[in-house]
Amino acid sequence: MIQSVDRAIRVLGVLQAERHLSLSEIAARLELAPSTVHGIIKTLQAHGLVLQEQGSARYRLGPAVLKLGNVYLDTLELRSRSLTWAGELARSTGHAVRTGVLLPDEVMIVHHEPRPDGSRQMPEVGIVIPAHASALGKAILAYAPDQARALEADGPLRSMTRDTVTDPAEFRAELDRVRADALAVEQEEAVIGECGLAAPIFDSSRTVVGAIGVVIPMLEWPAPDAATGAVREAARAISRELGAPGWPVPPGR
Amino acid sequence: MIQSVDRAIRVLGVLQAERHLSLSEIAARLELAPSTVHGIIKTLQAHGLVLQEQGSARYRLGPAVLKLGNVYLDTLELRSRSLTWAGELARSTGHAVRTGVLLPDEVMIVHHEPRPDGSRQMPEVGIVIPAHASALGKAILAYAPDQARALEADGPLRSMTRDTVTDPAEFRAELDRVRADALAVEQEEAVIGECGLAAPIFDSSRTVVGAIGVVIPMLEWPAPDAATGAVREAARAISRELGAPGWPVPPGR
DNA sequence: CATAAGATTCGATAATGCCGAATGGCCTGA
DNA sequence: TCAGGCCATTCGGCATTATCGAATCTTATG
Repeated sequence: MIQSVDRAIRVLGVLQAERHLSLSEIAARLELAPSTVHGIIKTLQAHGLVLQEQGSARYRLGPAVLKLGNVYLDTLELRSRSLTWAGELARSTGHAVRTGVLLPDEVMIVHHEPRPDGSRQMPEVGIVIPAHASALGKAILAYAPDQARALEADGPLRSMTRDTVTDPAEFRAELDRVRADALAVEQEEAVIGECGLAAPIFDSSRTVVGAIGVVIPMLEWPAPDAATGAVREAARAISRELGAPGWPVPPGR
Repeated sequence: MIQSVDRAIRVLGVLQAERHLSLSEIAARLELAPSTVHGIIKTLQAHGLVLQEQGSARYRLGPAVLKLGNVYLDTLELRSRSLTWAGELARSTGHAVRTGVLLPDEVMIVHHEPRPDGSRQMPEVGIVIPAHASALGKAILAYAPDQARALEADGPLRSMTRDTVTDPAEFRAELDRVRADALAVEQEEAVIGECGLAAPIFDSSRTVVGAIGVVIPMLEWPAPDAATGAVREAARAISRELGAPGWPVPPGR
């Protein structure tokens, strides 16, 4: 781990979390000398990863990071393979569809297929949601025991709503249930009025690479069997395209 | 400029350009020792900016870059102010609307309002297009003389179609025309069958921060006066919301 | 207008990253 | 199945390089 690069990435990290910060604020959060941070910031700035708002006051992320992010999406085979199946799934269920990958303790949406009712909806690609409070997150974690353990070790599970599962033992039991029927369920655990259904996606190396699922309004809950089946089928189909030997693939250990 | 951070960003840059590369390929492109690149890569990887595809073969960009990119969009006032006006502009003209910012020699789309005819269109947020071959790019460059000069100094203007302007003198004349009526025009200079109209957006510090414009199919070209007026009005309105003292603001020097 | 807070520059120090060589793992071809 | 070569990875010594503290300049504030 090379020190200055690590520090530079941490700078990006605090700017990601706090949006606008002055040099000394960044230095304080990182417990570094302001002059040290200054050198890092100027390097990041020269490449457009960071920019200072008019008149040398505060710093924020720059446009170059967006370009990087877009290239990431382009190279993600999970995403390209999901595209058609997500469309199909949205049509057959009538709900919005999301495909996501796991970050250390969040799920990031890499594809969002809007509800097919034609209403105006925000694109959600790139947003992150807590892994433990989403169907997508549970679907992935159930088949990624190492990362599930890391999530617990990282600290207490944050409560989002009345129904968020925060007890580690209960969460492990929940993951067992997910494995039992290869389908993750979430009921108002992150957002009131919203439920979700998701299934894991595997690749040729037999590891989970993400999950696909639908977002269902509480009013239309519980979902009909046809919907759970469709979600499973989409996940299975994408996994097959990615070269997975079967579905679901049991976790390594 | 701190060396190792600079090198790390270059690593991200080549991965951005080439998508999948092995360690030695990266080292070769950067003219560095493989072991040097290894240290950098491992640091980037620890933060999720880079990941190696299954079984330690090639490297590519990781999910963390997408999260960064999304935060950039969130913090961009230009984008949030554009949202409603872009919708309005799409409705009144019937065309797709784009808002963009300038990168060293490209324009990056930060908002894309699809054509309101309800057809299926790819979201284009995050894509980049050559600045000199787009209406958005010309609109910005006409009011950013420094960056226009830098673009020319950087190398020859790349030809995309038969009509791409590649001659520096001609390009400068084109920018003069843009300034004359505060509107940039592009006719099949980047993509055959596509034309564009764009106008610059300024902020409170009187500098161009981006541009907004419409994409018009060749079949519907030339655009009616109502369209050129609507584009100008949108750019003026957004500039006003950003605190610009007038519109258009003449370039500094 | 005076004061202070913060951004930026500069220079000395030693810590740090860099490179070359050695190791180990994987795939290829025989 | 085994041998060979290629490439990723590890290690250690050296010198470059980043780091920090203090000084300077700039911008906000009372």
